[in-house]
Amino acid sequence: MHESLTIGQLSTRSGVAPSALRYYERLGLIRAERTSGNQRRYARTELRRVAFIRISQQVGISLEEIREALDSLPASRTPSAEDWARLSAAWRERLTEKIRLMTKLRDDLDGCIGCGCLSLRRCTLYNPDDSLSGEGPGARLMLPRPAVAPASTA
Amino acid sequence: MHESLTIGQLSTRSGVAPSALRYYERLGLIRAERTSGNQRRYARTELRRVAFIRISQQVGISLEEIREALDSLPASRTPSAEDWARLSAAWRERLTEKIRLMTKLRDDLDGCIGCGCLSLRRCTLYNPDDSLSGEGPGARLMLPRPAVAPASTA
DNA sequence: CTGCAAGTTGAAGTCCGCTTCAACTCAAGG
DNA sequence: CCTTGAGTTGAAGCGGACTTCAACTTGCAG
Repeated sequence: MHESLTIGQLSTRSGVAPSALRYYERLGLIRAERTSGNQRRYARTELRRVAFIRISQQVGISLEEIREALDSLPASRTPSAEDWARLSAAWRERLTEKIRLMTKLRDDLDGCIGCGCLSLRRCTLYNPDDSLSGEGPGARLMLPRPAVAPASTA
Repeated sequence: MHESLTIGQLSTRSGVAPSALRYYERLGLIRAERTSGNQRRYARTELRRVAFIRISQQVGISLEEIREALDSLPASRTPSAEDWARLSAAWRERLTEKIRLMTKLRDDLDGCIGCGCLSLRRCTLYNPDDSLSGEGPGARLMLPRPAVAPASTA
């Protein structure tokens, strides 16, 4: 019971639904061995990957980008603490930037919407190149560069 | 040219695609008069609504919730600065909370992933009731309460 | 009055991150 | 052995936020 984990066990321990784990595997974010009967068996190190995935999602990073990051881990050996630290470092910067933008948004909210002006072009809130992107999914751009605003996906 | 705006003008001024504006209208987030020829004409006050919508989205709020908020504006008169301020105030708290959680996540990232531990249950990062929810779309819960983790949509 | 950009509609498509389903097969306790 | 719960697959569905398309109508400049 502790060489490897079944999908149910990994699910319980990570808090991620089995269906999601299979989905992650399809996308190449995690890997599993198979038993003779074709059932998945996960190495314990996959727990760390799953944790990394979930935490990264909270930073607002897409599964595709997370996959790219995970792909940069050494394939030959089990990733070390430094390997993980390296990945985390990049996220940290994005997180910091996100925090900065949200803080600015809040401050602007006080000074701008708070006063009822909210007049788009005059308003610092309405600065496209500054948008907190990567928040929602959907929406690719219709216009090449929409002139004024947060360029969708905002 | 300045009593009301065509959809193209509103789009240009707000930076929101015409298709999105029509979509917002279907959802009841904005309103438009019609010309004799059935074309939309927007009052200039709609600009403020659109701005509010886009800014709210950046705070991570769904269109449905934004609609509810906008519905609480007085229907009889043009919303005043205080009306807008009241709406913004609620958002401000959510924004502050979000900032708090992201900051915590970043700090934990330093102390936890940074060191390579990342062991889920022991880790403060893996605290479900604390998750930065409302970040992504998709994913309703499969399990009623998934035991340990960010309960999807994280 | 004509020509053409801009507007209209409903239906369908897209992307993301999963979940759900049906129809099975596997693994392990009694 | 048998039952039962856990696992397997591919295909389809969902929610959110739009975009795209086709087929057509309006509005305005020249």
